[in-house]
This record gives sequence, structure tokens and C-alpha cells, in this order.
Amino acid sequence: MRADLPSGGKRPRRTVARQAGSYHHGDLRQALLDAARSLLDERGLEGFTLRECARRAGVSHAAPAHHFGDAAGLLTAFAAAGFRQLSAMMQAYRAKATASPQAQLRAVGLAYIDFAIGHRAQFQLMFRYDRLSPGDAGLEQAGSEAAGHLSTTLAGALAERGLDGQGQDFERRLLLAWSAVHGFATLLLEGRLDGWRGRQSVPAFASRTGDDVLAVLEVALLAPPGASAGRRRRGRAA
Amino acid sequence: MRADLPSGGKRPRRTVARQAGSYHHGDLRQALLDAARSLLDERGLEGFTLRECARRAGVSHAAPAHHFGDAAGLLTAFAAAGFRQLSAMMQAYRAKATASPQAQLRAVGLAYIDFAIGHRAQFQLMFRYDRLSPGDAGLEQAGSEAAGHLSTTLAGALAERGLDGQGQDFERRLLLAWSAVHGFATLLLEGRLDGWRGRQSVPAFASRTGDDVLAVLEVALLAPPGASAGRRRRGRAA
DNA sequence: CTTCCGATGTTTACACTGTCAAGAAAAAAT
DNA sequence: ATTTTTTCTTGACAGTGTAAACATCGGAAG
Repeated sequence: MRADLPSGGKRPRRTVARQAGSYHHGDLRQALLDAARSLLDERGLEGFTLRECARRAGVSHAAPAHHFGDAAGLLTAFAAAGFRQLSAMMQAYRAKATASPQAQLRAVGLAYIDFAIGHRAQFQLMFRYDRLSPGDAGLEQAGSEAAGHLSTTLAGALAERGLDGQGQDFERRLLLAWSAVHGFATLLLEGRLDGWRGRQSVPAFASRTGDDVLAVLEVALLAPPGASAGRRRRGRAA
Repeated sequence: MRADLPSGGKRPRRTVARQAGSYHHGDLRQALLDAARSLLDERGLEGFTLRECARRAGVSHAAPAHHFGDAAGLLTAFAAAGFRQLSAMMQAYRAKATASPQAQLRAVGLAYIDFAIGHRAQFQLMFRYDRLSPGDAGLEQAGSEAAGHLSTTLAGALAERGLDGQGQDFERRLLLAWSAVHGFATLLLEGRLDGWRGRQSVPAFASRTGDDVLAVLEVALLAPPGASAGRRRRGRAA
């Protein structure tokens, strides 16, 4: 990285080919997102660096600013893409599953978990506030769209059992479902479940145990209303 | 922050008093942990800096190395203290609750959630792998001790209902319980639940909705075995 | 065809960071 | 009283994100 250009030496290796001999890069925006993916896959979120990202795209360290503003901007765009991919994955898993309420619910749950372990750093980033630009429109839309898939799936499952797909009771179930799946994925990624996992591979453990946990969870999600015993506040006893 | 020391100017303000005129700091280790707490409370985990930490303790930037090795070392010690405090909080909440299985379970769940919102950055740190020294004995012990409280509480609750406090089925319930509570706390801290929260304060929302979600969760945790409908693999039909 | 301009990249600079190595000061051990 | 050990300071280094000034290109206006 010293001044060894003048002697006609070769330039640093480029991961992404740039239009030969051109000052402008055909599609730097996408190239940077690709570089971010490879970098995050290799070194994790904590190892991410804007400069290294630019290096991999074959541009100077200040180039990304023109497309994303700052580091949070780039990461935000990448996180939004993650939410869109998560949505697609949920739909795909649902389509492959049986129409039964249980199967549909497990499908979205497993999609969530599989996405998390298949895109570690990206998944962690998607829920890491401090690294994202707050209030970004694209991110928020992609995020709530993904959440919507979970919601409609649960509502559909409840409908097939003649239960409400809205109201306070529904929201509690939805919140529980999201929390449980998200918590499982999070704990798994942070290695907190390694004691349980033993010598199984992470994906194997995730699919086996994830499925088991989802099975237990269903009991609560699809139970008739008022099944919970002692509610403390505003006791609208069913 | 310029070079205005030579003119006999006053040294930077000290947050923690140092033994007057002494080269050695009475108990720097603890002072650094205190500084870390205040820094994390103010600026969050992402805003944490080893140098700023040393500054607040009134020592030079390289001083922490002698007590903690590197930044991860300091954070690890702080995280371990967090796990111990979490354990204490769970015990305290249990002691104040009724002896009923439901009340005991909700107590530990609410303790977990309350700790998370009361010690945001510390809680996040406790589950952030990449910032901690891997394999630290103190951390691992404090961590599994906290997990043990959850386990024994659930086992106790199940026992009162004549159900097993061990075995595969128990582990599934335990994993679900931990995942759900952890996921709820995580999503809440990252602001993902702000849509639900509306204009309620975070603690108010946490205690209300957290309690509601825990109530729904109990249905699954305390249900008789085999209540889950279609188990796919190794179908040991109950 | 020329001229100008905005978008896109580059260079340079600055204030920070974590970590390492060497030295100074105090405390403890001999 | 002298040595050794622990604790803290100083100084240096490579690396980071961001901002400002500059270079270069593509395309639109004249």
C-alpha cells in the first residue's frame, strides 16, 4: 500500500472486476453490498470495516460515502436486503409445507431459524440498532413486511381452528411466537446453546431441536383462549 | 485535549478519587469496573472505549492492561458481575412471589426482563460473544449459575404438578422458556417492539405485556406431556 | 462540436481507537 | 539498604470513520 504505483507495478487485486481502465465503476453500489456480504461472512459483524469493504470492491476508502453516506448507511441497506430475503424464505418454506396450521407455523419458524444460521452476521445486524441508520424508510418497510408474514401465518392457523386473528389475545400469542423464535435463534448464534448442542452440527441441532421447541410452543399458540391460569391484572375471567 | 499541560494547568477531572498525590491507585480494578458501568450506561456498548474508561478512572490509557489484559478482559469481568446480579435478582423476585408454580415462573421471567431493561448495555454485553474473552472461567460459571436458577424454578413448578423435572421433554420446555424470555427482552431492547409499546414507558410496557406473554407461555410450559399435536421425527406417540 | 456541470472517485488530513514496548515510581521482599 | 515485583506512565504504531479539497468522467445545453 506504499507509493509503488509510479513504476508501473500492478494495482492491488480486485475482487470485483471493474470496467477496464475506467475511472467510474459500473455499479459500485451493488459491488459494495457484495463486498459487505463476503466481509461479514468471513469476519462477522464486529470485524466489519468500511475501508476493507471499499478495498474489496476495488475503490478508494472514501468512495462508499457517495452511495451510502456513512458506514451505518451501507449496513442499513444490507440489513434491509436481509429482511426481504427473510420474507422470501418464509414464503418458500410455507409453500413447501402441509396446509395444516401446525405445519404452517413450524415452516415460518424454521425459516426464521434457518435464515439466522445461514446468514449469521446479516441476521445479527438486522437487529442491531446501534449499527443502523435510525428511521430509514427502506429498512422499516422491509422489516415490518417480514413481521407481517409471521402475523398472517399465525392468524391463518388460528382461523382454521375458529379462533380470532386479531385483538389483544392474538397480539399476545404473536408476540410470544416472535420472542420464542427470535430468542432461540439469538441464543444459538451466540453459542449459548452449545451445552445442549453437544457434538451435533449447528444446522442439525437447529432443525431437530428447533422443531421440538416449536412443537411445545404450538401448545400455547393454538390453545383455546383463557387457558392460562391466574391472570393478575384486569382479570376479564373467561 | 490539546497539549496544555506544561503551563501547570489542572489535570483532567477525576470521576473516581485517587489516593491523594499517590502514584498507585488504591483499587484500580474496581474503579475501572465502575467507570465501565457509567460509560456503558451513558453511551451504550457500541460507545464503549477502553481509553475513555481509563480516563474516567483517572489513569493513563494503558493502565487497564495490567488488570484485565485487554478490552475484552475488562468487559468479560463486567459481564460476569452482571450474571451474578441477575441470579440475585431472580432469587429476590422468587422470594417475593407466591409459592404457586405460575407465580414462581413469572417471577423469574420478570426478573430476567427487568434486569435487561435496568441494565441495557450490560445485558446486551452478557450475550455478545465477540466482545468477551472466550472460555473465561468466571464468566462461564456465573452464566451457568444464572441458567441454573431458571432450570430449578421450572423443575420445581413441574414437580408441583406431578411432571418430570428432567429428561428430553423437560429440556424442551426449558429451552422454550429461556428462548421466549430472552427473545422478548432482546426485541424490546432493540426497539423492535416500539410499535406495540406505543406511548407507554418501557418499564410499564415490559411489566404489563411481559406478564401477559408469560401467561400465554405458561400454557405450554405446564401442559401435560404429549399435548403437542403432530411430532414428526422419532414419534414416540404418547 | 464545444462547454459546462453534476455525479462519482481519489487524496489528504484529522481525531480517535486498541495494543505493545520501554521506562519510572512505589511497594514488597530480601 | 538493596533488590525485585507490581503498578502505572509515556510514546509509538497501525488501523479506523469521516470530512474537505481535488480529479475525472458522462451527459446535457448551448
